[in-house]
Amino acid sequence: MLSYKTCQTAPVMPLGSCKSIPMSNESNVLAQIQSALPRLSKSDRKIAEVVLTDPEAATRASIAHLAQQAGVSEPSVNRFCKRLGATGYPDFKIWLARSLVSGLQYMSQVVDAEDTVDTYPTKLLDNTINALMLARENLPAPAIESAVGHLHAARRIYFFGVGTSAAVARDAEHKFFRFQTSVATHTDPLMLRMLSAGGQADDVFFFISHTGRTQVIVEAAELAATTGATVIAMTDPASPLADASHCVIGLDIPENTEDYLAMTSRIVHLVVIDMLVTGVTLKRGAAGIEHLARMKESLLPTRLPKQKKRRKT
Amino acid sequence: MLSYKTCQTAPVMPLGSCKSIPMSNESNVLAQIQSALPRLSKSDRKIAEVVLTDPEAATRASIAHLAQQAGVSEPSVNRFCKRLGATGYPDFKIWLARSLVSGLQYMSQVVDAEDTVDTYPTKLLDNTINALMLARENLPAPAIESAVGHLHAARRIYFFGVGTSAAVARDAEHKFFRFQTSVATHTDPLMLRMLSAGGQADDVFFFISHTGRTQVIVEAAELAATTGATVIAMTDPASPLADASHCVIGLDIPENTEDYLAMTSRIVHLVVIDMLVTGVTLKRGAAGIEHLARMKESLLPTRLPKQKKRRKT
DNA sequence: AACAGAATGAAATTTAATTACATAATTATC
DNA sequence: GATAATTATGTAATTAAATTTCATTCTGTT
Repeated sequence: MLSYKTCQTAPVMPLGSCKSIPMSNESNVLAQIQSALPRLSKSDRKIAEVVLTDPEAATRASIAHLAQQAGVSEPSVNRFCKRLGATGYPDFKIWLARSLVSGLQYMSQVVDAEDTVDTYPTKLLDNTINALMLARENLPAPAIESAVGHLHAARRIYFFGVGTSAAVARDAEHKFFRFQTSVATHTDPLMLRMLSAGGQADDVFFFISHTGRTQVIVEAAELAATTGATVIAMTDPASPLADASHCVIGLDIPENTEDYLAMTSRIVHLVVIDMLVTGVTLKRGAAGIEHLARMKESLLPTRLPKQKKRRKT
Repeated sequence: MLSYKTCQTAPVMPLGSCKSIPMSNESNVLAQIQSALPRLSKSDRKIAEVVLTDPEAATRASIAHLAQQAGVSEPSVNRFCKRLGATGYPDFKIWLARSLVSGLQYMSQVVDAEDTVDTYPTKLLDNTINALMLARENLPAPAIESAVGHLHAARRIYFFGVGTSAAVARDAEHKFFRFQTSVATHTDPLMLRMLSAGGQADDVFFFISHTGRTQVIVEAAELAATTGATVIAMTDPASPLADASHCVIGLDIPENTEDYLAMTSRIVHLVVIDMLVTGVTLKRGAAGIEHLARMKESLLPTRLPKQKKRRKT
């Protein structure tokens, strides 16, 4: 929430027209900085990078030391802190300390050839956890609410995603299938296009794409939008797919393009799917919850009885 | 570890005969103060009580304010901090802040009918993050290493999972497909059984099941094990499925049985899949990494060009 | 009761953070 | 593409905060 273009009237950078203290006492400063990173000015970015690289050290550094580390002046550091909503540098350090979870590495870590089984699993987990914490700071609650509304009202729902997002679509289908709504997932481009063209008023087309630039998906979304059906997209808000959609669930996910192995975005998407399912369930009220409980019970016979715990690695 | 009867030689309260800094930077200051409470002097106890009563407020207070609150002098507060091992008051505040965990709710939170769009998304995220943190503490590195070895050596790989785990299996297939190994996923019970029965020496059967008690899966695993193929399971270590497998990736995942909506285990499983893919890639060495980079490049033409960022919610 | 020994507080000192102001860099506007 | 407005940054002065020094008070011991 670091913001520039602030009105210069009041004492020190009162965050322009925006609401005063943007950072609730609950939030994670590191995640905030992470997500604000691209929007930062030159020196602010330098400071942010130093802080993100070794937050633990930053909590122990004096303002002079941190300024020197970042190659900026002390007042710049001070202003940086204030823009984040802290009252000053010491206060910022407290926030920083509070958002430091034991051990977690904050900078996105890239797995390289030197990594061993003792290092890369932790790196992957840390990246994932960080992505989720970031999402937690910038939850698009209104978009989720709106999407829940549409999904709740829908007669038919289609989930579309290709590549990595196909698994997410599949998961969504599996979850929504539990409601009485008709649900379908498709990854085949031809099917996708056909179904999109045949959209109706109370259909919901739900597109999942991290980049929002996959051609088949974008085309299908544009097609679906012309039919009068509702188009929801979980994607980058600044993408063609977002432009083609009625409701965009935009998520702040660091693009670890270096890392072609793990896609943290996929995990965040899955949790958002959980949110949507939860939202619809709550909207359905008691009846819906009961229905789910019954569904769950019906699964029990497929399971073998529980046995005593015994470790085996 | 606050200690009195200290030798008065060195500058300021060198903590007597005891080792200099008794408090590792990781430990919880609040717990330390709590346990030292009975051994404290009059003013130190007053300070301790104020701090313990509202640690959060203490992190924001100045030394003057805290001193006044406790009814002691400022130097007393300063000495109190030093006796705890901090370098001074500001440092003490950092320690205090670090032992105060921010935001994240650690207990598994259940979504209920009273939840709104402002509460349940965070609950779900927190549960997921906690599950991942837990997994981070108890990573079954040896099992992962062994699984990576088997997957690397495999001629054919089958991923099996039903229900929620089907999506995980699908994701695994998608990831391993990028290698030159033959990979298949099946959720159909009949197919599952047929394929399991036809296992060969250098086949790997990979079963995914949170509970490890899904009948079809357990039976398939038992069947596969008789064929001489390698059976790997990602599941509860104390389950029939684990018993039937050669290699068990056991994960400590809180079973949120109340919560039939979201399955955190699924997320953890997906990250473990990422680990396995990463492990195999690293084992393949430079060639494998290059191959992946090529694969990634081949995806580029399917994407539309990047546009200028523009927010749309 | 008198004397260590430690604990505490008042005042002075030092250190660190903040503000005010001037300059440089950006961005917008014509 | 130049100029004005706005915003960002750094230098120096100021203020606030924490720390040290030293004198005093309390506590326990012989």
